[in-house]
Amino acid sequence: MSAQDPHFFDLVYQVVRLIPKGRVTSYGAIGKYLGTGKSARMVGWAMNACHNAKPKVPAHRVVNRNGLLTGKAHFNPPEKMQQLLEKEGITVKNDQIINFEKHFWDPAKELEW
DNA sequence: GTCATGACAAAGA
DNA sequence: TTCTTTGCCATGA
Repeated sequence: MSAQDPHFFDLVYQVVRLIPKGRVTSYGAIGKYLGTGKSARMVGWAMNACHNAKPKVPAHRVVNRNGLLTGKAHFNPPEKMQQLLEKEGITVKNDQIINFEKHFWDPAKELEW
């Protein structure tokens, strides 16, 4: 196809959109669910293209393994990410999610098979 | 076709 | 414990 074939990106967007409100996940968890597993970078890379994804992708629910809002700087505006997370009931302090484990949502487990 | 970069993650010192 | 290094796969030039 001459048109883009971002099948990998599309998969990432699908999973991210499945994240329940008030929950968060990590790049590695998504990558693992997609099968890329070891390459969490690809997930973050896909997020970089999420600006062109429709409908929009709740990337603010995706953080790194440490629960840190590493990609907040890529938002528009960056502060919006924390705003959205707090709005959904998630506490964010110093760009870090409090009780990250409690809000953690693993697609490979929650969605199971 | 090869080199360099990237919103990460796990292992080693 | 924190800091540093390596691996990972895909995209862009």
